[in-house]
Amino acid sequence: MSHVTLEDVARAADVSLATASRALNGRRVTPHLHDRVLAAAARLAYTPNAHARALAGASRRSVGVVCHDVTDPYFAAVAGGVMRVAADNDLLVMLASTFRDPEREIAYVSMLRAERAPAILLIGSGFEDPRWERAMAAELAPYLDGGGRVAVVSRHRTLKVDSVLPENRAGAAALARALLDLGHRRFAVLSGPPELTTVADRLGGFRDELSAAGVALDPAAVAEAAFTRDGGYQAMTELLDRGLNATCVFALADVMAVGAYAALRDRGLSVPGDVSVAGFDDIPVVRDLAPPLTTVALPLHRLGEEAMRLALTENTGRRRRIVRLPGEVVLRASTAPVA
Amino acid sequence: MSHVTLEDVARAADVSLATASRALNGRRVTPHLHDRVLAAAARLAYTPNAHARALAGASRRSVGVVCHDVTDPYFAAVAGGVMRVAADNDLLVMLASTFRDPEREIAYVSMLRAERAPAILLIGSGFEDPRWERAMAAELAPYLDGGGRVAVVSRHRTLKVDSVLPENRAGAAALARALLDLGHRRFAVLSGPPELTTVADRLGGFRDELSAAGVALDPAAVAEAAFTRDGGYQAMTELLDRGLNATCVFALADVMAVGAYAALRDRGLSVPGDVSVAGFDDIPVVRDLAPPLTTVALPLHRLGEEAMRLALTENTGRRRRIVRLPGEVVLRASTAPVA
DNA sequence: GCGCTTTCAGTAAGCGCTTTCAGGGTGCTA
DNA sequence: TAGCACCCTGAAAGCGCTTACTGAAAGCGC
Repeated sequence: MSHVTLEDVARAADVSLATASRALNGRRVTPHLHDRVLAAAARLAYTPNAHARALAGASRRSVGVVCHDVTDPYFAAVAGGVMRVAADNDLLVMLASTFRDPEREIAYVSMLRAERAPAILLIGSGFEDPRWERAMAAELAPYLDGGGRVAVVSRHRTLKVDSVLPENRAGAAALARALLDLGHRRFAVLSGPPELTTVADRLGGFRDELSAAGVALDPAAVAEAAFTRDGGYQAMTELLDRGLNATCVFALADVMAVGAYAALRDRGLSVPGDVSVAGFDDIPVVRDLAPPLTTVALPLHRLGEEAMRLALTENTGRRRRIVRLPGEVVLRASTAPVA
Repeated sequence: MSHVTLEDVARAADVSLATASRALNGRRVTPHLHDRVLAAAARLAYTPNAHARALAGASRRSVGVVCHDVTDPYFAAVAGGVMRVAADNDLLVMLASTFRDPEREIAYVSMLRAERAPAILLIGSGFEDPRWERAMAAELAPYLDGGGRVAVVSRHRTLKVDSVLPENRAGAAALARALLDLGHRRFAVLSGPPELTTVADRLGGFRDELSAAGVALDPAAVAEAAFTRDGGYQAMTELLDRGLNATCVFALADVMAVGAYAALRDRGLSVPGDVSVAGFDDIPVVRDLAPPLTTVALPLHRLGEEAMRLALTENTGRRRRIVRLPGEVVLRASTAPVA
């Protein structure tokens, strides 16, 4: 058995295609016919073919969201915000995970473009590599020309589109200040891949604020690894192997801090007794760690909501819109004052 | 500027529409013309209109996944598995979050049906309410008739479709046995909404195994709340207020156990010193809690992978296929032997 | 060199829907 | 009762693409 089409419905209701279409879309039709069409549609379990509809010029109802990894609580939270707003607007969300592969990211945008999604959201740090950013810009340009909406979270540089930007630099600086206030002077950093703009911003903000206070960040005390829990574990272990000489470790993302906790625990070191730990993002789980993690709280849901809102409303101005959302330092038990 | 169409490409390459289409789809075409078409397409930044393509009968490339809540680590992990397999097969995934609202769930399936997605995955417990399950079955029937593929994770009863079923009942029973072996006799349970089949199965398995060992589960020691972290906090608090008289608390989901930890901490109670805690699922974060959580480990990624695989391969038999995945009890530091 | 098969480009017929346009009732006015 | 406006319904034209089907040219054997 094949699909039930509008024609089947029209025939069953004994009206023309046009009338059936109008009745189903709430256009003016005699109540009598209207009911007959709806009844026929229900009886046949009719579902309009969205492709045909889209092709014929109706508006599309599903937006595309591309993020690095749905499995990461950070993206899950942001996606949650996106979905809430999407649901309020009766939109279907197509969520894609790129696993931080720029090639796959571009492939996804291309697919979304093919689907003629009315809007595309790019969630998550862009790449410092100008080659990729340019390729992405090239992919996006014709889409924008064709009336597509694009909004990004946490991504800037090359892409000239509406953006929601967490204040990574300022947040990291504020955290540095708070940690200095606690008396810390010797720091270590658990860093992600330097080609991510988020990494560059957070590390830069932290380092600069330290410098301003006359505290130098030893390059040897910065360990790079994947921007994940396991990356955090690995980076922390590496630092420990090198002989950690810091009173406080700053993980550039909370997920890395989680890994760091595990690494520290495996060595029998206590937080914050032996070393203080701070993160960035305030993903939900960190307040349930033991000890609860000091971090820079970003309004994760709002990041997603604002991005969706940007994509939903027309940009009437000539310049791209930018929504900056500040982070707030939250001191919890994972950081202790230096004795 | 409007969209670049295949016709534009054909004109630019000075060939017919058919030839352009064939060249772009890798069908046999003289190399010379082939190159000319590809060059023209690249020059014009052409992207085929997926809707037109779908309408014209080409195969669809995006599957729909409906889950309760992307924000929940359980679903994130399962979705991760789905996405990996989807990516391997070059499929785009449309992920939707229903926030456990059955009405929204059906609306999403309807939209996916309209999109003529080649497959629909339902991730997460169904509802005991036969009204909803029947409505869902009615929505799915014509889709299946029309050649759509459906696979579900963790859902059974009414829906007669290919399924991946974690062995909730057996897992809970095995956990009960393990806890009994530790000497526990007085238990409390943090339960989710009883209308979720998952809740019914886990609770049933646990209770039955206890009974078999001659241990009764006091109905007053079962607290119901939302199947979330906050639900766990609330249920645990309620139990504590009632005067907890158990040596071990079983949270029907790890996320609830996380909330329970917080509630216990707020009362100054230690795990497992004052009370042992066990969960179910083994979401990634629980091994990083302090203390690491005893739980029934489900192969979360595999749940998603298997479901995607079921949806991707044809069911040649006459009966629905069922993949049962066992859970494994993992004893960690959150449960201690009774002195 | 003739008639056959084989190859490959082009023509055209939809896929299922929305929407413009035209036509035919109906109710009103004169 | 004739004339004019309206309001609805129905017929038909696409939306952009794939894919038979058609036809021409080229390759082959005799």
